[in-house]
Amino acid sequence: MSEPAPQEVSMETLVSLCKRRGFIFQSSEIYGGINGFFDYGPLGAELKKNIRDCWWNDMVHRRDDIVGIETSIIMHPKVWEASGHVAGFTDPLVDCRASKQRYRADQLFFAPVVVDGRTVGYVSALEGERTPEELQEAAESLKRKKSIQGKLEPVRVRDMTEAAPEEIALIPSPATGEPGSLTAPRSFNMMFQTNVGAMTDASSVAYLRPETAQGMFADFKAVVDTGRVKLPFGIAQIGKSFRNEITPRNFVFRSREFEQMEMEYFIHEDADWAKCHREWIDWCKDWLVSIGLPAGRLSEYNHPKEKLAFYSRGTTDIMFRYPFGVQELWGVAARGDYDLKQHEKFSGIPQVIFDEASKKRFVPHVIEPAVGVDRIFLALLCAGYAEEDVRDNKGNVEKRTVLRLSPRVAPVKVAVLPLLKNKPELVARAEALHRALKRKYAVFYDESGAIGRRYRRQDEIGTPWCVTIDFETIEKDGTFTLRERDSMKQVRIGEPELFALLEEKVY
RNA sequence: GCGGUCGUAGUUUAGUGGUAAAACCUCUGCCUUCCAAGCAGGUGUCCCGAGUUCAAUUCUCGGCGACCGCACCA
Repeated sequence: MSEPAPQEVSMETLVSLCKRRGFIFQSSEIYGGINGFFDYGPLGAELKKNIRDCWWNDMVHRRDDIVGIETSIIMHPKVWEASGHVAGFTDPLVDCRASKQRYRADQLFFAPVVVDGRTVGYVSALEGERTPEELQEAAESLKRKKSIQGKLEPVRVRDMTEAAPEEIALIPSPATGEPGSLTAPRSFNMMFQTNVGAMTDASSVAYLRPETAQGMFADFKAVVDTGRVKLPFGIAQIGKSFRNEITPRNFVFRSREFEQMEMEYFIHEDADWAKCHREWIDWCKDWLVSIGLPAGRLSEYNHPKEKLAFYSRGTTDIMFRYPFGVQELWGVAARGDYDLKQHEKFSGIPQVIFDEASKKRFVPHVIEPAVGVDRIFLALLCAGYAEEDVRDNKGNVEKRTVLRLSPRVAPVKVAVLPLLKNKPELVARAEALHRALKRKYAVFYDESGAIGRRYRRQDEIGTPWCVTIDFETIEKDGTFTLRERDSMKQVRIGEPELFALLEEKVY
């Protein structure tokens, strides 16, 4: 697919447009902001809602094989043990500031070198790198190097999780052999922790979900038992998730609180999962195009086999070309039966389905398309933003800023404008049309300023159409000007045709 | 988390050891018969804290936040 090379909008420009027009604000800005959190303003909330509605309509309402659910953000802590989120990410890590190496604290050992009861230095080693005997030798060599006389005591080896704060600065880095560059062990678990109930103790620890997917797995049995579903079928959910990202970056691309749209599509254990996987990748790409993302900015990335999570059979990311590079937009993972099997193991409750066709009872396999609402939001702005040179009626070139959002997602579908505001009959007719339209659509009424200015204002927030009530409307046939955002072309149409147009384009 | 750059109005920027300016945006009125027109008027700013100083938006330190690299991203 060939397109003219689009001029790349800078993130800076986009961020300031978002703020200026009320799409996205930094969270808690009056207190200096908080890193990795964002608020959606009046227009942003509309755009975001439209993304969710389009997805839900297409994924749930317009299909016969998918049901939607909404699960709690805080779930039983065992959910995250079963999913692997707790175990895999509680290891404290130690960084070497000099070499930029990162070590697991329980795999980095050290021992004080004690001579005549006095600590004269430290030796260290990675797991498997040196035996205790070799560490003893290293201690003796340190003693010799420092020309210290006296009796060297046997080394007592500990790992970094046991290091006292005052010891850390004295322990040499395994990378450089010099002390002073190691950080204290830090936990890098990305789950937000909280406590359930007023008492704060170990038994009350709970987590804000790092993904919505586990809600679908945990409720799998309940949906199967009540939902009259038959394989293959899907369970979909839209909701907030939370990850304590080390470094939130790139505006809303990676934030600590974000909104996911995930769907778990359950298939027969003998089904052709690769074919199903492919079909979902294609569905997702088609859907992205249907809400206005150019196909030319999309690509696919297949996770190499050796880098896959051990339970995954294949993961394909649908990538988008953002101004800061080609990055993940939508992950489509073939997860096998891993998740349900884990919940079976941890809960003791069989997560099986009885398939009428094959007369078999088994744990189904799953294909998971997972996407972030905020990332789609960002992609729409990046792809839609344009600055054009246009000529005014004196022939001067000036800049037009336009956000080319699809009518499906645009925060405002139509702006209703009386040509002049000091003519009561124009204003009255415009207000009547506004009343009629707003029963069904997000519309905007604006009578202030010159007509050209009002058009440009709507261009900048992505409104696809403006209708202008003029003297012909009230004196002749009731038609008004329909002005189209991208082409700036104007045609005269009447109210029934306007409703027909909206019915077709806004769905 | 590391290194670099930075923080003045809603936005973009100017400027200063003596509490500050412009353009655009926004609001009000007048005008205006289709692409950011004009006139008049209005709102609104030195990221936070400590220190130095008679005096700090300006200098120093700390914090917070932003951007760019590196690392991280199950």
